Amino acid sequence: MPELPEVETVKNTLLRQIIKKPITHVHVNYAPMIKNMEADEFVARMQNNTVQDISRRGKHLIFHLADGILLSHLRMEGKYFYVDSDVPQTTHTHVVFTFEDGMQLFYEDTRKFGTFHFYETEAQLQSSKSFQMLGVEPFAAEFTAPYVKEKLSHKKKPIKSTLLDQTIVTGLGNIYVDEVLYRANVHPLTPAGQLTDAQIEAVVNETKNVLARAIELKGTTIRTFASQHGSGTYQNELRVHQRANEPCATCQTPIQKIKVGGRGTYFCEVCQPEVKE
DNA sequence: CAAAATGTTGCTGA
DNA sequence: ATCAGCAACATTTT
Repeated sequence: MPELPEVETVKNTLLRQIIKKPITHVHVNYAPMIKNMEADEFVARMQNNTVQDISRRGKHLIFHLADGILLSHLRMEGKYFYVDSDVPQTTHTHVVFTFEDGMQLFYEDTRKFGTFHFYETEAQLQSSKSFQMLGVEPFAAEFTAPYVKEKLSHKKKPIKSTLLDQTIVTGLGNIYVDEVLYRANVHPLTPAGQLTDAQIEAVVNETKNVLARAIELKGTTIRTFASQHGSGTYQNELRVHQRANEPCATCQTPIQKIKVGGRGTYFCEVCQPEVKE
């Protein structure tokens, strides 16, 4: 489920479901998922606590508790399900939060890549390893062409890999980065430092456009069953992702699939021409 | 059966 | 030191 629009959608759904409801019990079925403490300490910290607010930073979900902060990353397949007390767990239910009224919040994750961190303070969260390297939020005022230009200068790795690494702007993943580069007419293999000013401007604008539209549609649902969270409809507006051999919406040329930084990458060789020195 | 799948991270060698 | 490339994490699906 998880690029920025899906995480934003999950956040909005959970805000309606679990805010200010006392957590009476917590079960961790897969301990390695708790990254910065033992599972039983995590349980102790979470039990008899309450989620006061939920925010998002990049693809991270931040649960602001009455006492402490819970950081949750869905990675590839993490999902939350808020269910009645009689709903049974599945083989992929790894963490269970039970509320005072018996309702339960299941964290499910078939590949078990998701992570949980508990922090006592906002300062600890901000100084955490994975938080420090994060670039700006795509909807923040600081996300401008001059900022991106400065960050890209002298970088030699492909623009696609650069946008995926979260250090310049946070929230793009493998689907949306392909869609952004297509709309910005930038070849995914272009060395990051070689984008023209106009291309940088286009990447910044299309990042905002694509992510805003995807949030509006509550994210993209592909390859998974409809779930109560993040079952959005942006898949209907994808122009290149998973459309190998289908005609480009602009020029009818068949969409290409290549590999960039180990990730499946879709683009139109005509609309996104390769740069030459 | 091998490869790939909405992601990050830690290691390795330049 | 910095950076780029790649295996690793674990499971299901094509």
